[in-house]
Amino acid sequence: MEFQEFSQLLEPRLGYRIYNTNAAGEIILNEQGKIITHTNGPLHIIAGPGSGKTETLVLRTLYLLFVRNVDPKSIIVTTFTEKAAKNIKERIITGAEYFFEHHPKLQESIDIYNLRICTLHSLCNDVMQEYHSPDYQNFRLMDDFEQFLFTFEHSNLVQEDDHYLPVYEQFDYLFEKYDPVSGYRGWNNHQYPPNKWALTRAAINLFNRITEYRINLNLMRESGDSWRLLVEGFEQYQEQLTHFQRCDFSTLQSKFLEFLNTPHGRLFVDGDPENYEMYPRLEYLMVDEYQDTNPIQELIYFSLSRNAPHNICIVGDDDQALYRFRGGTVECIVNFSQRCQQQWSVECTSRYLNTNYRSHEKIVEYCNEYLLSFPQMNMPGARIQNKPRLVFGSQVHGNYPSVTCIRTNTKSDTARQFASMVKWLHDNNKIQDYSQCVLLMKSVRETSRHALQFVNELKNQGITPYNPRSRQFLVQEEIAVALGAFISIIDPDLEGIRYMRGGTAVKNNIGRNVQQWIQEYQRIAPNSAELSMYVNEATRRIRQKQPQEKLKLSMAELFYLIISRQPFSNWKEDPERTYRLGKLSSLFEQFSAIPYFDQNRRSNRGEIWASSRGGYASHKWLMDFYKLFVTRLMAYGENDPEDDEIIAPPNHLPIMTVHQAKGLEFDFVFIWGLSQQEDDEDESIHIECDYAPFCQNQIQNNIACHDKSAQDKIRFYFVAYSRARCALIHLLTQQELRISRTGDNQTGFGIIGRDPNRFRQIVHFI
DNA sequence: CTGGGTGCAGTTTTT
DNA sequence: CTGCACCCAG
Repeated sequence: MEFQEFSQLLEPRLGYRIYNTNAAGEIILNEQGKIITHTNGPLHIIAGPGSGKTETLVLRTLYLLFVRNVDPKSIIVTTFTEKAAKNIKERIITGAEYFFEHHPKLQESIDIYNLRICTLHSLCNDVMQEYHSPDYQNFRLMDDFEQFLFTFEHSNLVQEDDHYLPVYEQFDYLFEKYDPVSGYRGWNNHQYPPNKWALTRAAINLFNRITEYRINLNLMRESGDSWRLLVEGFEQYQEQLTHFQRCDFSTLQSKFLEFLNTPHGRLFVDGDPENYEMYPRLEYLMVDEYQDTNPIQELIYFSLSRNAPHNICIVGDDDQALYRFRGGTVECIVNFSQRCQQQWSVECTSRYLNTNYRSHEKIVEYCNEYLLSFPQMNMPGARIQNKPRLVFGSQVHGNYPSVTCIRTNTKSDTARQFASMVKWLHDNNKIQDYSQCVLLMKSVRETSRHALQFVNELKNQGITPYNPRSRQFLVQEEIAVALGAFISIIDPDLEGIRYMRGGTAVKNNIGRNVQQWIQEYQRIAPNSAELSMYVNEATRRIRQKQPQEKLKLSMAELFYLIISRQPFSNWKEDPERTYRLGKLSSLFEQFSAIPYFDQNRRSNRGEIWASSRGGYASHKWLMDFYKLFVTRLMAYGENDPEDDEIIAPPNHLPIMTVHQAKGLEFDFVFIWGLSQQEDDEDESIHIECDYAPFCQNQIQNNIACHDKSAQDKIRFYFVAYSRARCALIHLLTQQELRISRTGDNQTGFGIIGRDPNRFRQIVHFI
């Protein structure tokens, strides 16, 4: 297909054209058109919020397929989340189908299902499987839940002895946090070393960063005792992974990077000219959300596009980087062109998509103003140099206060006014559906500290909130009943809790939860003969067990027998309940799969043995179940299912975290929590700074930790603010604009230039 | 609007 | 323990 036909076909679909014609009739491409048709060498796209970057990526893929006749097998598109991957895939398929309608014959030659559109992690996993990487045969890929259990059980760094004390001292900042589950109060004055729980969390953080930052282990080892011990701990963890054939998410990436330089890997990148059908050559790589890339991912991307002319196309916005906790370093995008020079001595083409097609002019202005009002954002390395400001380009218009502020005495009052405003918008036909609005906040948990007041006031107004990430997994009826029934069988007298050693806080916390589950079970039991008969029968059988006799059923089998009874079989008609029960059973499965540290133990975790006295499950087993599995569930919580297709169910008002809202847009954005203070630096930043000297592809380190932390917060609010189409409404209480709060004359980062007076001038108060 | 005191609850994000 | 929400006095 000729380019002209391609763009003419697209025009009615897009509602705009990607080129103009000059007086002489020649085609003049606009910025987007130049991106779409770029086919030679690295391309660096800086795309602001609402600039249509995903659309551009989709069009570019279609262009490559339909105009340049590139083999779909030679194109890879990666994104940051599964959800985004799915979204792009759907849009490309829809676009391709549209072209097929006009050129049915092309359907035979272009199989769009051969395109790889996925997250980098699934690319690593899939390709190593498909190409039979010898280092990745029969490995179990662990998610973060499993990684936690595995590390807890198998990392020496985590075992409570003094050998690794220097490491704990070196990284004492990882042990400052209060932990409500274990009651851990931080490592004050280094009096009591951190508990195993805190150590596990820290170890995972330290290990993952070593991999993600491509730390030079030799350099690290030679830097002193604590560093040597850290490397020792890391290597021991890696050995355990290999020994048990496990792989975590960061190790997956490092395995893949190594794989790319093996014969199998070269086959994947370079292809096999003899057998092109089977082994195509990788020609085009497109990476979305590049601002969240970390050093090891950067290396993977450079390695994937190592063949000239290095057709790697990266898209992102340095101002929207939100994932430092995952090792993401904004430097990767800021320094991309420099890296191309270093790696390949190739000039990279930079293009800017800075027209905002989303928001009201005043909101665009506000976003620009917000970002640039902070000195931290003007530091070298903070942003891409000479980045243009966002330019208003949407259809949203009207002379009304589009950036406003609701401010009352208390949080409940603010919540009430927020709810009435939403109601008013609906009653006055400013919105047709509540899901055109969103409430953004740092945490959406339904406690008085966070979303509770908002949820209550919305309900008072007859508006149903949609809050799937409030982590209420463990208090959901079906989960509580399932766990209650399970525990009633294996530990009917709660012996396991009674004999639990260690912190009373843990014991009390677990005890309280377990009691609630059992109560939930007992509440429904009288009306659920099927379930209660089974539970009574199973309990009776276990009571008759001889000491140390093996139970007939495994943990998973017992669980399945519980949930196959009424009322569970009825509940299964509810997709949410089914999802949650499925989640619980997969958590059970993951727990069962963690091998015991003590190799002499005679079974795996999934098998339950009677205690030495008989009558209930063995102490050791119960201890693991409560202290490892239950505690971990309590600490992290689990979220409800979310529908990928829709933002919120019709007429529900979504309450979201900023991360959740990333990439989405709403007519009315309400945001609570502008007061975020300059607290202690985030752990991830601290580790990043500490690790920087050992980093192989140098992390830029000329920005101080506290400035990086400030930049992260500014970017966080920038993402939130730029979601709004028609109006952005700040929600505050009176004291949040006070000038001197902590004594050092600073207010929250959500406020322009951290200057309440300036904020008052710019924002319209209602 | 602000200074100061009390009381209470206890992050977030992804593969 | 810390930090925030809230209240009261000026």
